[in-house]
Amino acid sequence: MNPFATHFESLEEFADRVSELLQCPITIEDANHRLIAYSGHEHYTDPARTATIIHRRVPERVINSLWREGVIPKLLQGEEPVRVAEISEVGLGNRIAISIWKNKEVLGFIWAIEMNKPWTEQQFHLLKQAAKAAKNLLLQLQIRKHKKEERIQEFFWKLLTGHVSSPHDIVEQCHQLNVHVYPFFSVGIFQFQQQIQTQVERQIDYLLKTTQQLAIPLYTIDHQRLIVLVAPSSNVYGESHIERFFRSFMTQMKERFRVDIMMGAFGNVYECYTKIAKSYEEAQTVLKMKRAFPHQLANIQSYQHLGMYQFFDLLFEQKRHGDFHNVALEKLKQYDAQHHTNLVETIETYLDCDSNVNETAKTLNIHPNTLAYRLKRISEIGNIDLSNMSEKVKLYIDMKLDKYRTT
Amino acid sequence: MNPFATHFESLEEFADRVSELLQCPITIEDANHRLIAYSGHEHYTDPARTATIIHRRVPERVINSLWREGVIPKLLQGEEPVRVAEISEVGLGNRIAISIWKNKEVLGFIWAIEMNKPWTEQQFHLLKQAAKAAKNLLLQLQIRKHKKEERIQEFFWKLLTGHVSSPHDIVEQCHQLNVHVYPFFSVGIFQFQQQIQTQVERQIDYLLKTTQQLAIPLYTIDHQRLIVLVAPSSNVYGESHIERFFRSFMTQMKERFRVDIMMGAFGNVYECYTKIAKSYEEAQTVLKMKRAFPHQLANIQSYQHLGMYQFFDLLFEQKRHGDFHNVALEKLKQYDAQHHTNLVETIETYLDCDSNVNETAKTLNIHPNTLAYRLKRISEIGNIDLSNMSEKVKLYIDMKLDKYRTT
DNA sequence: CAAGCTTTTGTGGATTTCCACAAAAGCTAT
DNA sequence: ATAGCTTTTGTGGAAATCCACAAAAGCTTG
Repeated sequence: MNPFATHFESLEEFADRVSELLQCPITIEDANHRLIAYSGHEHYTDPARTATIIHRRVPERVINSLWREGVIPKLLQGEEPVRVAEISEVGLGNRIAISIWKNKEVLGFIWAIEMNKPWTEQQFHLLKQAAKAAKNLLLQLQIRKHKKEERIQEFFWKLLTGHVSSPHDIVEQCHQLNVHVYPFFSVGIFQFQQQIQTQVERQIDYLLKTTQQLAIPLYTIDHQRLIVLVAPSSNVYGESHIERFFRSFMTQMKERFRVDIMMGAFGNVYECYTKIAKSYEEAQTVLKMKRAFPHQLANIQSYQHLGMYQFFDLLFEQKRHGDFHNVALEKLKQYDAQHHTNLVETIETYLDCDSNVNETAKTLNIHPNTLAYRLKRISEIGNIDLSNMSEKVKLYIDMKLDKYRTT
Repeated sequence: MNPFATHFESLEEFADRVSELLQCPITIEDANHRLIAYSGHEHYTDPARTATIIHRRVPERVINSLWREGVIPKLLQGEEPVRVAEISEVGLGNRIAISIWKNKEVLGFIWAIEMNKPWTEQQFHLLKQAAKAAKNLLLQLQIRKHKKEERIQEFFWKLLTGHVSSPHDIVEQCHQLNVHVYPFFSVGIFQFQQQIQTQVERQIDYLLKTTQQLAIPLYTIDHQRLIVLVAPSSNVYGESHIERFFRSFMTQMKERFRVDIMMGAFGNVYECYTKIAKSYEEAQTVLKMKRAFPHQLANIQSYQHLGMYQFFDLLFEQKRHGDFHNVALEKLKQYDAQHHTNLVETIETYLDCDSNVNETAKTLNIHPNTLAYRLKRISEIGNIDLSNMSEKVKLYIDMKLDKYRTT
């Protein structure tokens, strides 16, 4: 006989019922570790559960340690209950957890705290029945969610493409769609190796929903790209927070799901939501430049740190009109061609290395004095003053623009 | 009785007549020291005269030494003959010279070589009569010239403003107007302190016609500006030749005529005459930037050496659209305002000094360690990697663009 | 192949930069 | 005024840079 074969008014009622039967506190989460319901009976509760209930989601450090311990992977693999030994660093007591399935998809989890004595077979059996029963209750939630999701997606694309009216209207619509408005935001893009499949979509959703490093009020997926609206909590360190989140997102996608992300990029942090399109464009520029200069920009993610490459599209356009041709560079190229030398490569590396002699010499595998000699020749042949910042800048940009052309 | 009161078929005939009467070689030049006529009698001739006749103009070094010796100023001051002692460095023997006047204007000069014995009063008197007689002969030459000049001026303005057809047509017209076509050229501009008066125009004409450092096939005057088409003899060192010419032109205007030229600038060296308009624009850009950055560009004359400032008009235009706003710079400015520090000035000077610690510290009158400390703070506050060329470039350009805005 | 050029590498010493540490001076807020 | 912060200046030693000079190696050309 199934003790859950009745109708439940709410998930809370269901949680209470499970708690009653198992004689322990019960927490029900969705697939992204957001709190859905919890039992209210007076039992002992560990700090992790308290925090989960207060913030309506499982703290990220708890999730992380559950991944590290292999608990979540096990839950995602099968329908069997998993016993979790105490993890005192994150305030987690002894637990029993089980995943809630619909077909091949995990809808959520039920967590029980293992009180004083070990569970009996009977209790495990009850928990499995509870997980089956929870399925239908969760499904109803999901359907409601999906409809809203679609409208939100459409709204996000409007923002990204600049099809928006006034700031006031944006805020209005956010409220209608129940999207929280944050004071600062930036648009980020993750470029994946391949088209993003449904399976990966779910994993992305999981990571974005569980992260607590910053808020992600909106996101969407487009072919090989994941586009996110990120909202750092502070303006001053906003950028470094986003930076950190991007790195951790990419490593987690790799470590947890074996999904490689080629690169991530994000635009400037703005306040007014009408600037979303701009931030999005900036993020796209970063991706474009990273493709053109993979080596130099390997560690760059933000438009802010794109440095002079911010100008490149503009300058390149002008250069195509035949402007800015650099006599010095042409002379060096000609000399290289005629004498089988490497003056252009030398000066480019030298500037890449921020005019650091030792570093440059090492990179080029030459003696520092050889470098000094070459630099002397370069300034002679190209008629360049290498201790003049403005001339160096011109030369550097022109060389990089040359490379940009060939990509 | 006036021995020159007859009709002369040509200036050569006149020169021969003078030579006969004075018993010495005679050379007649226009106001710009171009050879107009010379006597053909067999007399001793000094090397300076030989060179003058062969090249159809007085060699520049001879002109320069005549200025240095004060001969030419004296000739320009009055109508009296001037005795010139031998200047052996330039191959000039003992000479007598006199200027040819029309109203207050010098039309040219008559040069006589003083043979073995000193001249008699009688000879000086004859020379003065000859100078008077030469006036009418020279005037006829001038009228013919002026008409041609006007058509050339119009042609030059067409070239400068890009109202030209094909390269072939240009060459065609040059031939018609008797303007020599050179393989390389650049357009230069001199910016004068005031509107250029007729008096100064004549002095400009004088210097341009007498220089032999490079060819000046065309020039024109426009309010406070003198615009020249300069043709260096070589492509490789063309630029430095133009540079040298510009400097000497400016010092000579000042030293010889007390005329101050604010600055000079010239565009790139091109081969095809259709690029005249472009070179002209480049020269204008140099002037514009020199006005905006008088300190940094004090010694810059060529578009080539304008370095990164070449980009500024373009970048500035984009910046006005609100692009490229530099968070790092804004943070530094804010910090400066709040804490009464000089971080922005410090980093700007540091970059001006090509990241040279000692030089920067001296310029700012601070201890090198103070500079090091400030740089550390700058990289912290602005979140800038000061050993990354690209970031430095971005910051530098943004700071200079800021300054550009305020001019 | 020999002469004359450019290029690379080496040596040594003066100068500059970098870094860590510390004292002193200046500013701000309680 | 005092405590706590930032900023400036000082000291000294390790490391890097700069410079002059020279030997050796590599190319080009007659």
